[in-house]
Amino acid sequence: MPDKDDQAGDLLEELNRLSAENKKLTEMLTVMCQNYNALRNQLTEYLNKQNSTTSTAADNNHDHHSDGSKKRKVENNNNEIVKSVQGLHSESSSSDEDSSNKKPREEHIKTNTCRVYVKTEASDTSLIVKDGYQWRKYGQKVTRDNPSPRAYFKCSFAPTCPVKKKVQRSVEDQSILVATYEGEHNHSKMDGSGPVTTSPSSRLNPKNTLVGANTTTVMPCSSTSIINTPSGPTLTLDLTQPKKLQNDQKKVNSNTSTSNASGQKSKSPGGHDHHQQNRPGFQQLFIDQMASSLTKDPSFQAALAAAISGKFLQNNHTDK
DNA sequence: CGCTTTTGACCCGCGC
DNA sequence: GCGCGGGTCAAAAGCG
Repeated sequence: MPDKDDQAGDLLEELNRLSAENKKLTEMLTVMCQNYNALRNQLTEYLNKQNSTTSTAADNNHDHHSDGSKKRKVENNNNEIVKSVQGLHSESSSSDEDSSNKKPREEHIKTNTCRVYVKTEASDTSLIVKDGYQWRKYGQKVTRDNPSPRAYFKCSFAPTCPVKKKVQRSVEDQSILVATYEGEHNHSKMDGSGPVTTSPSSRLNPKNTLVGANTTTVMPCSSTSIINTPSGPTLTLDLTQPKKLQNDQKKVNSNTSTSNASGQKSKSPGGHDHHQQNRPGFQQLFIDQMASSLTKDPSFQAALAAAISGKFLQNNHTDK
C-alpha cells in the first residue's frame, strides 16, 4: 500500500519536525531559566543594596512606607515589586518596615502584590486571565485613568483564600491585560483546580477540575511569548490559542496518568486528527513537566512576574 | 438548582 | 467638611 508508506513518511517527517521543535523549546527553557536566575540574583543584590541604604534612597520612592496611612499607595510603581520580591526571598525582610509603621496597616504592607501582563486577542473583550486558579468576579468598574473597565476577582477555590485579582486592559495596548494580584493563596493551585479557567465556558466544570486533579502537567497559561514593544521586550502570557492547547494539555495529562508517557497516540477530544493536535513523545512530556514544575513554583512565578514587571517599568522610565 | 456574572448602590479613604 | 473615585456588596439575571 503506497498510502501507508506515504503516511508513515509524513508521520516520520512530522516526528522529526516536532523533535526539532522540542529541542528548540528545551533550549529556550534553559535560556529562560538562566535569565531567571540572573535576574533573581540582580534583584537580590539590588534589594540588599537598597536595604543597606534606605536612608538615602528616597529620590524615586518619595512616598515612603513610613507614610503608612495611605494604603492605596501600595500599588505604586516599583514599591509593589520590591515588596513582592522581598516577601519572596526573605519574609523577615519587611520587618524593618513593620517596625516603622505605627498604624495597623501591616496587612496591606505585607500583602504581596504583583502585576502580570497577559497578551490576549484584541477582539477578546473578556477580562479573563487564566492562571490555574479559580476566580469569582465580584465587581467591575471603569476607572478614570483607563477607559477600559477593571474587573475584580476573588479566589473562589477556597472560601478563606484572601487573594484578590484586578484585571484591566493596558492603556497603551488593548490586547494586553494587566492582572494585579494581591495576597497569597493559602491553598495549592493543584487542589482540584488544574487547568481551570475563569472563563464562562468552564465554570466549575467537574470534568475540567478532575483532569488537573490527577496530574501535575498543567500549565497555568496556554503559552508564553516574548513580544517586543517600543519600550522593550515584555514577557506575556499568550492566551490567544487557549482551546487547542488545553486539549493538548488534557491529552498529555491522560498520557501521563494512564500510559506512563508511552507516547502512544490518542485521539483528541475534539476529534481533530491533524498533526498539531497530536504531540506524542517523551520530549514533549518532559518539556511539559519541566515547564509545569517551574510554573507551579510560587517563588518562580512571583519572582518572574516581579522581575518582568520591574524590567518593564524600568524600560518605561528610561524611554521617557 | 446552584453557581457565576452583571451592575447599580453603597462605603470609605484621599485630596482639596 | 465635601466631593471624587476606587473598591466592595448584594440582588437580579444568566447559564449549565
